Amino acid sequence: MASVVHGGGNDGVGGGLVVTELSHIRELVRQLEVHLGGSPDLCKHLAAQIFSLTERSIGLVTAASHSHSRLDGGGRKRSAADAGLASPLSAAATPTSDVTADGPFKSTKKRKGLEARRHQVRVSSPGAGSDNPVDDGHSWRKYGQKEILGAKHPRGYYRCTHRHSQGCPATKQVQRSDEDAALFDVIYHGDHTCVHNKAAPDGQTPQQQHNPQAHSVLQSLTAGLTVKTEGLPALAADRQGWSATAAATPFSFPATPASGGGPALAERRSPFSAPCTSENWGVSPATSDSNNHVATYLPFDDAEWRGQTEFQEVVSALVAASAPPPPPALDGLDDDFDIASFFA
DNA sequence: AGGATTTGACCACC
DNA sequence: GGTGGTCAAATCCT
Repeated sequence: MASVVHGGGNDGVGGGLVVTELSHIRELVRQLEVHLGGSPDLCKHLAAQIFSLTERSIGLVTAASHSHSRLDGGGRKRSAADAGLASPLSAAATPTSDVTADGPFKSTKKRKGLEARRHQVRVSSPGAGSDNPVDDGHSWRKYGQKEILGAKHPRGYYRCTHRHSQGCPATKQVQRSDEDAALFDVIYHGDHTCVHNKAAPDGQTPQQQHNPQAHSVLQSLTAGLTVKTEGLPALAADRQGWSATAAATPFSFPATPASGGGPALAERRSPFSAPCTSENWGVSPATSDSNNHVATYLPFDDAEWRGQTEFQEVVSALVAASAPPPPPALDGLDDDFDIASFFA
């Protein structure tokens, strides 16, 4: 899967996810159109996939909109990270943080001087076989794992691969949810300062990740990948890289990893691994030219989720589309065909 | 061979 | 003293 990002404020994130899902839906519909005169079974299958994906998109958006008033999805045990979430400012303002010339870490095994910016996202993956469900487009290196008191699953600690080469301070913690093993709570600390990025397999460009091939689409759909954004504490005052609004998650729904990139690599990585880059995800597509906008895709932008309203509109349209009654025209979706006809 | 992961130990914070 | 975060050696993987 793709990418991700963090985002703190990536507004675009939540939106980006939905857009991606919608893109998949559109692609599916196209496939369906192609097979309309052919195999009925395939058509049914495609329709089912479309429906499923639509539902997912709806869930995504609705979850994001609800997150405003919702804290941490539920059941998660309290933890230092949560504390940080609840009070990012305190973390940010930590005066005691030994901000040495060595940067965020250094030899000190501090717990307090963590980067002020944190972003938590909840990711779910059907193929929850990996401890690192998300590939946010950055290269992460696991440096530790620990059993957390009260948690059923251990927490994995990752830091940017370029920490040494470029001094990138970004780190993240991934922990499987207690309630649902398919869910992962991912907490990001610090911004990426590394320039390169991208863990795009085999030099595949971000744009290439989207394999329009039908099988690819189906595979990605069957993967049933879902990402949920976690509502962060409604700390309106907190502008430290958190978006008080829905936390957009930069996770992309990549085309199946198996499609283009090296299958081996894809397999090694989690089901979420994808060629996508955070750039092409959480950031405007125009920034697809990685390498140069580190600043642009910094995971913790303050941007607000500007597009939320738009997404909700889309969701409404989708809801209508998936409901029995004839749906209204779907802006942005019906430019090529009428989805409603497929659900009729 | 080089890089990534695993895992026990160390250390800071509460 | 308990817990969480990081280090670093050993091990695994490509």
